Amino acid sequence: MIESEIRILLQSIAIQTRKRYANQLRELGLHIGQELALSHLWEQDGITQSQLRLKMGSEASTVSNMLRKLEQDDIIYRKVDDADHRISNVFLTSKGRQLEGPIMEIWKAHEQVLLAGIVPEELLLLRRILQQMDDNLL
Amino acid sequence: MIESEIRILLQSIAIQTRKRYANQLRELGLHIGQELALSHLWEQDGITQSQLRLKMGSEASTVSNMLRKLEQDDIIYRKVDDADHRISNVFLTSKGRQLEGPIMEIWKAHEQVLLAGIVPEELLLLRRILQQMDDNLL
DNA sequence: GAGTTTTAATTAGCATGCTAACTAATATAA
DNA sequence: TTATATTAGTTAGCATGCTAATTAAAACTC
Repeated sequence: MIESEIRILLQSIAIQTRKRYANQLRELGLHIGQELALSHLWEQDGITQSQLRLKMGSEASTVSNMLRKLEQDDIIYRKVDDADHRISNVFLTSKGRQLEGPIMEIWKAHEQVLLAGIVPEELLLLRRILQQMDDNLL
Repeated sequence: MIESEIRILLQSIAIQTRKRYANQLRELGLHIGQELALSHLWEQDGITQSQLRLKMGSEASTVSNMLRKLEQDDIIYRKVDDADHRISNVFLTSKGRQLEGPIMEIWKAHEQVLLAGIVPEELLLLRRILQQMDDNLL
């Protein structure tokens, strides 16, 4: 069944990708998953934990724990909102901002490895199909 | 950049897929990742832990811990090799064998959701491209 | 205004998954 | 044969990521 083969290939790609990321992020002193949180903070610094959790597609507790580690490592800091004391806003430290370049390098290098030998027309079609699949899962 | 968009879409699909699996596997009393181990055991019951670890693409410790849980839950059991006492062979219990149907159902249902609206010619091309990507990561 | 509900975030507990360090058994080499 | 190296698997320690239960603050409802 071609559908099963596609499912299995996607799974394999996800596992391999995760491993490569983990190895490369370790050299930056980061753990897998943290780069996703950071990417949203580069996009929008000072976001709330709730907004971050929605963007990451993670649970509140996951974000809470991850931010605690990132805070310990001086990569982010949190500031309780003056008007609403339930809310924490998350900010990058300078150390956190400096990680943007290296992480983007990891992503770029990964894209080049992953997509080697795939011609531009195929990339366009691939993007369209993946977009459809992503929409299907919502 | 189309390459980045593809990377991000793949990441999103992987995260959503993982979540869906996790929710459905929980109803079977399983944790995410365990279904991968079981799938290799359906394929070849009595495999060694080392062989299983290679098929899964995981570390020895990961497999060791996972099998301990699966053994506690009476889904698999292990038998030390008579000739080489370092080696453990892994076997499915009847409970483990009975999980094959339900897990395949989960996969099939997932394939239908994931690939809805994608025509057969696109599936063929998609498989070819994913195969290329998977090879690229080895 | 007092009581209830909702929202934001944390904590506890668990399993995956990793690395590093270890034990035990087998294989190899001197 | 004895010493060394390799192989198989386990354990400890850590972070992600989840659910369930909890705390605290704000928003509603009567």
